[in-house]
Amino acid sequence: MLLIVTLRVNSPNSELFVVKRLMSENIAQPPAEPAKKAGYHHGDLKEALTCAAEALIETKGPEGFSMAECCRMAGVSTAAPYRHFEDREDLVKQVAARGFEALRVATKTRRDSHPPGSVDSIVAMGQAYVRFAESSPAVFRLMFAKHKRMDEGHQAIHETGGTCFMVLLEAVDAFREQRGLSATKTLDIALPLWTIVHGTACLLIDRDFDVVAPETDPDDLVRIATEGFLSGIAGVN
Amino acid sequence: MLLIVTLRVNSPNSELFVVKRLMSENIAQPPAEPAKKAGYHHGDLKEALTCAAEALIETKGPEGFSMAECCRMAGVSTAAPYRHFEDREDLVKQVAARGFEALRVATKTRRDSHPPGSVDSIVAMGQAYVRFAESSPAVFRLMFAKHKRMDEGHQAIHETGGTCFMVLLEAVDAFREQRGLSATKTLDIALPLWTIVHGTACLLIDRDFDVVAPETDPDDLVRIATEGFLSGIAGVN
DNA sequence: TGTACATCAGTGAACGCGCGTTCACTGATGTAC
DNA sequence: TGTACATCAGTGAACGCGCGTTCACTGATGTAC
Repeated sequence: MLLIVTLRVNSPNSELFVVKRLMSENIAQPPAEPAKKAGYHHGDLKEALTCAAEALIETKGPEGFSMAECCRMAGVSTAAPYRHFEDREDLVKQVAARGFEALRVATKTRRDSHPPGSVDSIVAMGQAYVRFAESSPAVFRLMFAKHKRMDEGHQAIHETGGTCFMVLLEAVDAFREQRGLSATKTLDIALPLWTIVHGTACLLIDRDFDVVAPETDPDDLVRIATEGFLSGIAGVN
Repeated sequence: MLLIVTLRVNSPNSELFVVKRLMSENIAQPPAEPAKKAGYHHGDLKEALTCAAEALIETKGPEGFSMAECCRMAGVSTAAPYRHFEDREDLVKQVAARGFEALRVATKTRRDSHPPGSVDSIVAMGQAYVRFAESSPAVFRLMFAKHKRMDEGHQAIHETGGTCFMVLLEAVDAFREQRGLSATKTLDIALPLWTIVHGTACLLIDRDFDVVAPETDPDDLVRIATEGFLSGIAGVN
């Protein structure tokens, strides 16, 4: 509790961060000693910096985000992050990896709220993908952007991204098996579906529909495109 | 001729730029006085800076591009661009607008190499879209990215982008009319097609296929997705 | 054709800025005995 | 339980850097007469 008050005093912009931190504390780990004294040590600076980075990236964009501002937000000196992260890139990758995990959970949850292999389950999964992009556009961009350095951190992102793709593959396999389609077709179905939702997400968050079709409803678009494609695959080919 | 030599001397990195400049001179305007003396005035600095910016953006990415480096490349002082562009953003927008014009020409050309209204014409158009992205990934990103400032320059990009979308709309209308589909469906066909090619383009240039499906051939993917969707639309609904 | 002059398109030096990262340091914490 | 000490996780000052933009300026060009 005292910790939170300290943060507020140190940086007036940190309210969102505090809320996020509280949320992730609730989910992740219940504090071992709840009545901890505020002081020299932060407690969980790595977590705090990651949350601050996430919020900042969402505000300023993946490139506009700066280490310095992140420190200001967390109320620590500019040297502090280097106890927890190799460099700026390392911190950014942490945010990206978290994004993939959130995307995986969101798509899986929506998918599983419909019968396995149903068109509805695939549509719902796609809509969840687009909604995630809509709610965290900058993090979404970051996740799928090409990263500069190739290291373990990057590998970690790849793995998290891979498990995300598994959610789609499972759904497609169920769909395919129910209709007696060859297993070799899995990617021929999964990749087009991915392009539909990824394209919708990108065009939506970059506000490109506004120019040529401002009335576009992303949920409708995903439904029309997905149903159209799946009926083309299942019915004709 | 002397002009080109001067540029080479001033900035050793400028070879690509010189090539591009020669190309666009050939296309755009034949020089009024071919044997012009090299000297204090550049001749067509606006054109030169735009080409330099294009090349730099492709090398460093839309955010890594800097005014200073652009000037170095064109062999002028850092103050010179401000005779031709309001600011950095203005120059970047010029590059984006050119990109849309190039994309419009590329997609229209490929579309018109097949019978109007045919599935092949729509597939070819989509493949041209993706190939453009592949050949100019950073400019492609820039074109569809959200821009910060809203002004006449931004309006110009919107208009060029709009004429790009017309290429697709015309193709879809021809397809639709040939099959007796209602005109109200135009957007319901065009937008899904757009998401397919835009999604493919984004995932391709961000190297996201590499992680989960490294064998992906973008031309095949566009064909499978487009044909699947169109047969779903035309055959079943 | 020659000249005076306005305008145009450059120069180069300087500005303030915020950045990422490093450094030697120091206070707080955990642990062995 | 108390103490000595190693380790951890911060501080804050400083670094060099490249950036976008502005300024007063000047050489080159075009034009009116």
